[in-house]
Amino acid sequence: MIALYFKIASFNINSVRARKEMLIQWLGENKPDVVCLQETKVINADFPAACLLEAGYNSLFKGRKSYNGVAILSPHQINPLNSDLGSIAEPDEARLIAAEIKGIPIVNTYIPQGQSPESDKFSYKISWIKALKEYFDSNFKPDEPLLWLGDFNVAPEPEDVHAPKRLLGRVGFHPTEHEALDYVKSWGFKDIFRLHHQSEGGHFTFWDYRVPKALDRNLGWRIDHIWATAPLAKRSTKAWIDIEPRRKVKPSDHTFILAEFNIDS
Amino acid sequence: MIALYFKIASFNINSVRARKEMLIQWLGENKPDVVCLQETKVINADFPAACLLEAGYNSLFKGRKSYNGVAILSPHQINPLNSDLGSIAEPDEARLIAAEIKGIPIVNTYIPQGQSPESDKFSYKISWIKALKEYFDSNFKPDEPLLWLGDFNVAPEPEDVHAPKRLLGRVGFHPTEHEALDYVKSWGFKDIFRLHHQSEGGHFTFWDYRVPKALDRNLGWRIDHIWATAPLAKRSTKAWIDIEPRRKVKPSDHTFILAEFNIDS
DNA sequence: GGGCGGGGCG
DNA sequence: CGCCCCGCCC
Repeated sequence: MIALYFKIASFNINSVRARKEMLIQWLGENKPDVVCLQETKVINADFPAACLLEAGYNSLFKGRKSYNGVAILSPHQINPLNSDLGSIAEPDEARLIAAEIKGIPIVNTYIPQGQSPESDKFSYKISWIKALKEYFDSNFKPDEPLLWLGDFNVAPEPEDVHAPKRLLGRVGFHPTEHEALDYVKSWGFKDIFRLHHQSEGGHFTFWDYRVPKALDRNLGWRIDHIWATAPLAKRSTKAWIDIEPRRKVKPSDHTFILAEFNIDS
Repeated sequence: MIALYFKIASFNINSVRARKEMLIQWLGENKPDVVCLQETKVINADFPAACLLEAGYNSLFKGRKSYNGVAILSPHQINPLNSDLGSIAEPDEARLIAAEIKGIPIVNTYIPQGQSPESDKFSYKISWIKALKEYFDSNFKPDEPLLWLGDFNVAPEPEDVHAPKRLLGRVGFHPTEHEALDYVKSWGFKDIFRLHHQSEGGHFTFWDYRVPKALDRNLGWRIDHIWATAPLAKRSTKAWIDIEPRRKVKPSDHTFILAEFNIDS
């Protein structure tokens, strides 16, 4: 019997309207089973679902005007799951969407950026992250397959930023964020990229537009992630970052992170 | 001896930043000796001179933030001429630029639009037009070669608008504008396009973005012009409007008007 | 730097 | 409709 592979990806698209052509091209070239998008920046009525369907992808999306917005794309059937983080999250923020695809539950999050460690937005970010533990607890089981993908807006380890000493304490690489994320991770997640690239540095998914030549100088952050519970983690065959979309004419500030799983029964 | 042709063009580009790619493509395909641009909408520091030089064109430009802005492009040497309309014109308006190219003096104007016949801007437009007579008088001679190109924001004759009866009295086709323009024309200009298309209607250079399907329904105005003094007018071989750029993906609301002159000595 | 409005303008 | 700007956000 031949192996059955399941290829998934996460991408902060920074406007699905501005980048839908490149998205469709990428889907055609990479043929993933699932793509989780963040910062679609479009209300549901304007989500280019028809366009994506033509390209062979179903979509489940939750958007609002200007900010945030998440979506899950798949050539397979997408069965919506509970996507409500609960009381901690401001309503209609459009930062979390969940679905079951091919029997695998998938949670896609766009964690608040947090602005600066002194701001109210930072404490909101921390509460939002911690609320995820309760969300996972009420909806899933750590000993069953579960995928958590998205823009976490946190680089978990020193290898995940280009200048760990200088950046420690900055938003996105702050002890309080690490603590909050570890708290959720302890529920039962493995970092799938890190699993396949033990203590390797220099692998990033985000380069700030405002840093001159950030990509060429590789002044990036690994803040987009693919995490999974143990039963799926042990079936993961590889994980990688596709940097090419970030080299195109109109790149997002983020790029795609991918992982592949062997899901033979 | 073979004839020596001189091909000139005028184009209201409605932002040279937004349309520099199409401009460069058009220059490559049409290889004019001179192009006069209006509404470049850039300060001098941001004018894409290097870009145009790469495409084989020198440029002389005068711009301001947001509004107006004029430029003269040529593969030949561009010798600046007096570009000051005088006291009537508000300073730094960037509506007039003049140069000598291949021994021919060229004046490029972006005449004020005038808003509505009741507004102060309309009387400013009339004064501005009339001031041109004094400008031509002080700087040039009607019995010597002189080219005047630009967006005049006036359709001179009934054939120059799509609905002369309905539009008579509107800004751009108003008796007061006709009177002012005739006053300047009497200094010594010929309308080179009209010379080659006697009493032909339906030839327009501008279609309002706000009129639905204006181009398809040819609901236009001929408000961009190429005028010349007698010694040049008698050497004009043809004049035409290139409508193709207006059919492209990101058209200006105007298109190119062109003329060719035989300048054998 | 590059998305998103929103308001001014022709 | 499609430029311009500005301010907000990342």
